[in-house]
Amino acid sequence: MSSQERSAPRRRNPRGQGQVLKAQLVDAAAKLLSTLDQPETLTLRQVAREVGVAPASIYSHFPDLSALIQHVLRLRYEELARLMDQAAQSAPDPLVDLVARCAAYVRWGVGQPGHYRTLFGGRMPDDLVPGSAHGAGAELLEAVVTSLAAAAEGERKQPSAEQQWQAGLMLWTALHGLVSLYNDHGNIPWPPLDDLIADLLSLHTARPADEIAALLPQCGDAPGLAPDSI
Amino acid sequence: MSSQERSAPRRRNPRGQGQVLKAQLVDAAAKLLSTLDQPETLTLRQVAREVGVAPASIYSHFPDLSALIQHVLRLRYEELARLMDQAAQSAPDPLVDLVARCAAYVRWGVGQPGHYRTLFGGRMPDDLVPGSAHGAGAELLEAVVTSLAAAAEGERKQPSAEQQWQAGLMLWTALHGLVSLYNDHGNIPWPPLDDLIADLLSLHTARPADEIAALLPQCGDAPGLAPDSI
DNA sequence: TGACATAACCAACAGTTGTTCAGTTAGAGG
DNA sequence: CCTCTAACTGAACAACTGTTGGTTATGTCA
Repeated sequence: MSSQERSAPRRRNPRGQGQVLKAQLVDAAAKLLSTLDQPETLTLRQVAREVGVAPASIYSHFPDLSALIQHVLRLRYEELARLMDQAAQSAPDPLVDLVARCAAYVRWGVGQPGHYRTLFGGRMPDDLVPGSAHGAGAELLEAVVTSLAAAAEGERKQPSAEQQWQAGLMLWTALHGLVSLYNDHGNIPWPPLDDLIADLLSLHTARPADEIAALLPQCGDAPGLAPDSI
Repeated sequence: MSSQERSAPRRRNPRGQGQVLKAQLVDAAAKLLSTLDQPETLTLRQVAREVGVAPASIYSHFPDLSALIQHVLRLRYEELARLMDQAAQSAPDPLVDLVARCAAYVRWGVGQPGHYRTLFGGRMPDDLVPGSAHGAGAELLEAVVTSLAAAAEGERKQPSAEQQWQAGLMLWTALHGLVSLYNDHGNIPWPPLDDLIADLLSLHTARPADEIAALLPQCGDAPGLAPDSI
């Protein structure tokens, strides 16, 4: 079924509008990356088939397949970062900020398993992952670290910078492990996701779980993709 | 360099010893799986080249490539399970049992990044991962759950079965996230692994970190692979 | 020594992939 | 109308994949 030939031979774009094919290619690649079980088996010809275009036409817009994939990944990465910032921007205090940020992370990852796996699940060829040069999601990690540190302000014992770093790191690993396993092993009986998020943050902030749960934004709050963008 | 032709045409095995090639194939596949960045790109011909044998010769020992990979994964999985059991078998109390078990898990995963990613990275086709049918490491998970529950015995509040399950699940996700990110993002400044393990278990058992750290078995304790098995 | 089953090979198949390059089409500007 | 060029195509390339059928070498046993 995936090898179906295109029925409509796809009208060529008008003169100045060569960019619309580029956008279509990006969308198709994103869709395929989110669909495929193994992201790195994405194929140039799959993208071409999806759009209904000759494989060679891609080379007018991207130097090669790596560039196309890298472009898609950069977009997804920026989308996640933007979502997390948006979720936290109106937080009245650091704890709410932290909760909103982490909830956005987990929900994005669970909502887009293919994209999450592509970005954070294992190593893509080094030059493909955006931010890999500066640490593969370093901005996200640092945001979590500072947010957690701010939320832990006012504890009776001031942690050192190393302790703050380690605490943030462990929070991120916990979030990542939750998303990864939740996505990849749907057959084991998972509790409701919000319970897990609340429990996880409760552990890492030393606050009671119900206090965290009360701070969790509603599911509909997170601004997602525009439905027509894919 | 990986495409080097074999120089010695490989002496054929004597009469009853057809099984030694099978073992060599398994070893070669294991080595390649642990080496490759993307496990699912393992190729029948790569294995054949590694051993120095014609691609067709593999079909005398395995019905197809999937069977070979599945066999290797099953061996690795059983190895991990055995290591965890061995590590915990002489534990005087449940907390030591839990610590030893988790430490063995993390150390095995960190010591064998390729194998860990292959087993738990969630990118292999479903039928390849052993235990996927009954929950992808369900035995390991259940061992952790019961171990954690036993270690939490004597707390002032007895948790329900659901709470025990959720707590074990979260511990496993944390362990998995730690191993995954530690393996895949070596460029970010990680604290010593034992500190992370102790801190993680401290969080999940509500015990002070130094108490946990004192229970951590020495690194040399874990019986690893025989050096010549690969 | 001869027969025979085992162990492994050789060559080929049909399919896939990324990439290149010489073309073709079509629409906008003169 | 003509021309030019952006937009795209078709065909081919070399390399790679899993898999197969037929073939050869080799050790063992009678």
